[in-house]
Amino acid sequence: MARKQGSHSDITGPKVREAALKLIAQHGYAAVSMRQIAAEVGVQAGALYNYTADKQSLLFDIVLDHMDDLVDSLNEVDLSGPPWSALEAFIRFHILFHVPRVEQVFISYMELRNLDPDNFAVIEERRRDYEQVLAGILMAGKESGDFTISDPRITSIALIGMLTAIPQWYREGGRLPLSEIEEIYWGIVRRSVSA
Amino acid sequence: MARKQGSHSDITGPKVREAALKLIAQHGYAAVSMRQIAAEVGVQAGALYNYTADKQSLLFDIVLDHMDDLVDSLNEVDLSGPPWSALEAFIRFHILFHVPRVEQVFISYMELRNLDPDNFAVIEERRRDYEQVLAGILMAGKESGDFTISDPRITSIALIGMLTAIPQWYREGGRLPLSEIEEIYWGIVRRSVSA
DNA sequence: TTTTCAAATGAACATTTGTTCAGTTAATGT
DNA sequence: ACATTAACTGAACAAATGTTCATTTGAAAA
Repeated sequence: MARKQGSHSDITGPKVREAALKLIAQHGYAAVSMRQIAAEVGVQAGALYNYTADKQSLLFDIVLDHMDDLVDSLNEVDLSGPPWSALEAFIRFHILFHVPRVEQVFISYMELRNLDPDNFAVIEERRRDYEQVLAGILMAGKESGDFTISDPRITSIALIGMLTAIPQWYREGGRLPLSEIEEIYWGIVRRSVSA
Repeated sequence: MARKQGSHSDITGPKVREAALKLIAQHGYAAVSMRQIAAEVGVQAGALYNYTADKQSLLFDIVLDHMDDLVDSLNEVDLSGPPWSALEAFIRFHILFHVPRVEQVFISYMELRNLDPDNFAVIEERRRDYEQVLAGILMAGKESGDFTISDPRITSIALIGMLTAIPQWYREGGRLPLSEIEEIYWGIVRRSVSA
């Protein structure tokens, strides 16, 4: 049977993306089959190709959407203040953005090597841009004498690596509320660039 | 043809493990086939089963060897001193241990979900033990008043996450020598737990 | 030289893979 | 009531998967 009630493309389309997100985050891109995704949606495998060109596009779309979302959201953060307030704004934004997006974060960091070279290049560029926003803040703070930093580029990578790992262990309703986590991490970052 | 020269089991065995390490690190466990590994070794797929029970064992052995190596090596580090020297010893050890083991680190952190539940449990235990060594040092330093730390457990995870990401971007012959990286990271960690 | 046997081959197996497509279904526009 | 067509099915495809095993090879022991 087909088209049981209403026009389904508006419903099935998102469902496909959600199922792909969930299953790829859970088992990994290579370990998930199109038939598994279809089953999760409640449809036959062939129907997926009404919503994606191929399996690779499913992965690429997830990662690209995530990176675009990240960059767009960051653009709405006010980083124009002095180094200390810019750094604090960036760090708090980064944490709050990443925590509710466990699945996207997982995929965007673990499945990069399963992207076709062309697709990988696109993502890599986005990521470098994001890293350099933080590197820029650190650089400015170093030159103004506010921060104690040996190497802004490396410090940037180090801090992002630390922060991005949060959703890998944070669970809602765990020992500590998110606001507390935010404070703890901001404390670590603040001290790490203090004299 | 078989057994071209000399006894091969001593040669082919390690070769199989090396090929698996290289290829799984490069493409991921699920994306690598037994035939690819066999080709890398220079042998037919069937021959691999003289050296491994199945594909899963190949992955488990890599991760388990790595974790055992990590724990054994840590046991040879003197952490009996005061908090500051214990922390410094731990951090420097962690960096020096992980950097030359890019492939193992990659696999040990990205392929955990491809381990069978029983195998996963074994590895997870090893990892928690390791994390708690650092957490213990942080705890001691917090109680003695040496360190400024809100939450030793979270700080432990945060620092390890930061440090373990190093081999993902560090390349020999890059902009900075390893000794410099070591100093930069130690500086970050030292300040992050300072008043 | 002949025997032995570890080590590897290569074919076979049952599944599973991503993808295509002719055909079916039913909600919508007329 | 009818025609249209978006949405989906279900079968088919060649290729690839992990694994097994009877067979062959050739270096070493007798």
